[in-house]
Amino acid sequence: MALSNRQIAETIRHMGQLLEILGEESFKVRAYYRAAETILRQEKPLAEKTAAEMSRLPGIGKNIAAKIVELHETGRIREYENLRESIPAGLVELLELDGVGPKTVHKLWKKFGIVNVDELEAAARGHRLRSMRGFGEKKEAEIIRSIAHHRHRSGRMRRDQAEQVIDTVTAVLPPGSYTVAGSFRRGKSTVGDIDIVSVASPFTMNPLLSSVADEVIDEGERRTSIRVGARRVDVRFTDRAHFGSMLMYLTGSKLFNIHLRNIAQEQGCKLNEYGIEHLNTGEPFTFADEEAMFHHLGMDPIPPELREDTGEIECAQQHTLPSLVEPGHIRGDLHVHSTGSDGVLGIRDLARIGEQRGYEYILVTDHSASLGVAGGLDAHAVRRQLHEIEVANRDRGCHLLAGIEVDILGDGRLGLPDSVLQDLDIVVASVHSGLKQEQDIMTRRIISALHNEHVDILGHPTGRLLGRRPAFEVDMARIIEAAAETGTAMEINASPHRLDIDDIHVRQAKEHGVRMAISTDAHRKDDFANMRYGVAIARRGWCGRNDILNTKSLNELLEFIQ
DNA sequence: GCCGTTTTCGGCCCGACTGTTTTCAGTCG
Repeated sequence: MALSNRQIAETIRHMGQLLEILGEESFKVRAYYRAAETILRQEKPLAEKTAAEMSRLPGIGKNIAAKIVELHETGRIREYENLRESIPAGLVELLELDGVGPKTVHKLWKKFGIVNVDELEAAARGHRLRSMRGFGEKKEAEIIRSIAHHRHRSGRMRRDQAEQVIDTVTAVLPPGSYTVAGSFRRGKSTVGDIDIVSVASPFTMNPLLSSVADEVIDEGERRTSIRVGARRVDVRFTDRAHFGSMLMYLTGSKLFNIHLRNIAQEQGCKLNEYGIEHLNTGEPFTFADEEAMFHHLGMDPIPPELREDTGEIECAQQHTLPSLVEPGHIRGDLHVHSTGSDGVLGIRDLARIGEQRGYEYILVTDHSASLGVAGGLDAHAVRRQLHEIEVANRDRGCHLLAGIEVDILGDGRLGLPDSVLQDLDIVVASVHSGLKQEQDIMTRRIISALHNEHVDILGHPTGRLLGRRPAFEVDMARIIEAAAETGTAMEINASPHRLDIDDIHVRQAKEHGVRMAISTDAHRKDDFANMRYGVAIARRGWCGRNDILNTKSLNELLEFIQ
């Protein structure tokens, strides 16, 4: 079977890591990493492209295209095999240690024969590293510390976990003295570390930061880094006159920053976190806010969620940035559970919560009975709930819509018969079982559900649980095509545990004219507030108000669904 | 390795901080 784009990207990335350990120049290494990024973002399988077509993609040239073709035709890349033979496999893991980069890995390997984390730890504890130039007591201690962190670290944080870290840190800071930047501000579904811009002086802030830190990694007048729990928090200090350029710098992404600096260079300027400087005249420009800096560069302000260097900079220059959906546009929730299945809220509770949130409608979507674990609704229970909803709707306020989250069974049939589904306002269909099916079977299974005339929304389309369970194998390009063809909406599940589908697929779906439903999948009251996470993902997927089903009024929604 | 309305060769973002340095390399974001 042809390799997936993800597998190809992993291979190219791994090649970059191996070259880095060998001591290849950084630009060549970066070229591999950049190519891997591009490959990940491709919608169509690269297997269908020729070398010439591939080399038209940004960051992929003749050489890497040839390697991908070789991989398709022979199942391997000769150069990659050679690299793997000459470099011990455990060395790549050493790159993941804080404070250990490619130069250090290379030296450890060549000078001490260290090829994995265990050997490095033994050498550091035995004080054997000190004979190496640039290594002393502190460096050894740092390595022992970062190995400990590495061992009990659990990857990136979910957004709700990131918020906990932010709350811990900002609880001791003066209100108004800080702004959270980084990937958190860009709305990413997971966050590596926390970046904060502070307009208060380091002399006031550093003691406060130390007081909440489990470890002070480094402390300076321009930047301080601390560890809170297992998480790194970086704080940059600035004054209000330079706030815009500092916030822009710290918000990133890295590729976005590099591209922006290239543009500044073309304009004869140097761009950094302190502003823009004209190289000829030496004239400095400072920016108190990001908007002013964008305008200086001749472009429209780019929302943080779009700053990934995937075309937004060109749009900003041509004044064609999309107008993105906002939290205030959301008029209802299209996936919530009640005590009818595994939720804790009664039908009337749902209506009350909807009213409190200012929603026009809430779609009640309990599980269908086929999902034994959740104690779902059978045909009889569906009719009983329909009646209950009807009664609740006699009170004015948030309108409850009758729906279901019906199982997509292993063979693509649904967990309830059409005779039941046809009485419901809106039907969400989701996969909950048989997650290990082979890709083609899973894909056809979902497509067959999309072709059921009663199915309106595909729930959590990849089934991923962030940090716990990967997305199941599915050909998303075919799913998106089928959704477009059948007029089925796709869910952006706003639970911070899911955020499914991800932003890359949202953008692909949007480009095919597929509508998205941003839904919380709420099981209890607090879950309704997760809507904001879903809106951020929609924005990262370039969605405007009209791309989102639940920005419609109740009447528009029902008309659209018919 | 990629890229190019000044370039097919010679560039490739820019700065903070640490440790072990007597002027800087390495790492990080």
